[in-house]
Amino acid sequence: MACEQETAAILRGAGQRVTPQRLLVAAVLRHAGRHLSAAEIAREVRARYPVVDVSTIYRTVEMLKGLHLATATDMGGDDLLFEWSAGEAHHHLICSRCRAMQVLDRDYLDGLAERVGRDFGFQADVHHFAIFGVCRDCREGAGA
Amino acid sequence: MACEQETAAILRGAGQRVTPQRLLVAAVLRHAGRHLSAAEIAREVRARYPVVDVSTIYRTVEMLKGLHLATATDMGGDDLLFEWSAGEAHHHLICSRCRAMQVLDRDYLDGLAERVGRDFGFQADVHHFAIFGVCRDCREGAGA
DNA sequence: GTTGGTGCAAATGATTTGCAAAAGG
DNA sequence: CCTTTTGCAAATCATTTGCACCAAC
Repeated sequence: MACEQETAAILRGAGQRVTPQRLLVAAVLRHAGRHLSAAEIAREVRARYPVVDVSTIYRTVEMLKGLHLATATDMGGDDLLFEWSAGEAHHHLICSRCRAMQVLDRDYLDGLAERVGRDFGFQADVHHFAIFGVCRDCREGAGA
Repeated sequence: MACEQETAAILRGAGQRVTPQRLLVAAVLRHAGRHLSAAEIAREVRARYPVVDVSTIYRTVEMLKGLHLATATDMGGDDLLFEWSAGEAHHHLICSRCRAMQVLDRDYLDGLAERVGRDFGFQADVHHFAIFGVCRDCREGAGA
């Protein structure tokens, strides 16, 4: 509710129109607290608003991305996953074997960004990284 | 030629059959010295071997990946890009605006991998990273 | 009123898959 | 021979797009 007001204000301020679909997509992402696929967002949104097409989800998320309100990440699955991007930047360690995922604090990559910026003038977007590998459990469990 | 012998030996050692298609895909990747899409690999291979289907390319690259001879990376384009993975690990800085790409030395990420391994027991695969952002030229050229 | 957003349905396009024929060991 | 690989063609499936209609402003 308060959230919706805030989202509306941001959209309006960016010269974007405020529609119920957009507010709902934003609200769903904001309160999910996790990564959602386009299909999942659609399901959640439809629970509160009858007919919303997936294409609208994609178009809306694309716009939210432009406003830096959402991020899209390939987490190794079949589809892109979207997430509300307010709050602290963070990263993910994703196990290639068991798919387990754990959050990695932003400071693990801040140094890299600084160094790359200093050395190459490259402004790295290290807001949301997916790092693949093998987790502790899988390493201890399986042989290798 | 010498390369083909070596590739054949590796395949055989892994219990994989040696076929001209596989040797060619490996050779193309090895000598490309850059990232290739499945379609590009197909084109190169067909230049030397008449009829090779894209599905064979995909199946072969998948197998090479399993043997750690090739890597697949999403570089932000429409399709996956494959690369021969022998030689020094390296990473890429990819400009989201102009698509320019520059190589980043492996040591930029080695520290991260060590730290993650120490702190979480997570064996990060930082063999081939794609870091997106804005390059110096685009930052100086355009306003932001 | 204008402009931009939405739903629908159809297109896109890379990757995958079933299967019979062909090749590897 | 027996098994794996291949080419072909068809299927998948997430994402995109054209378009007529409707909603913001």
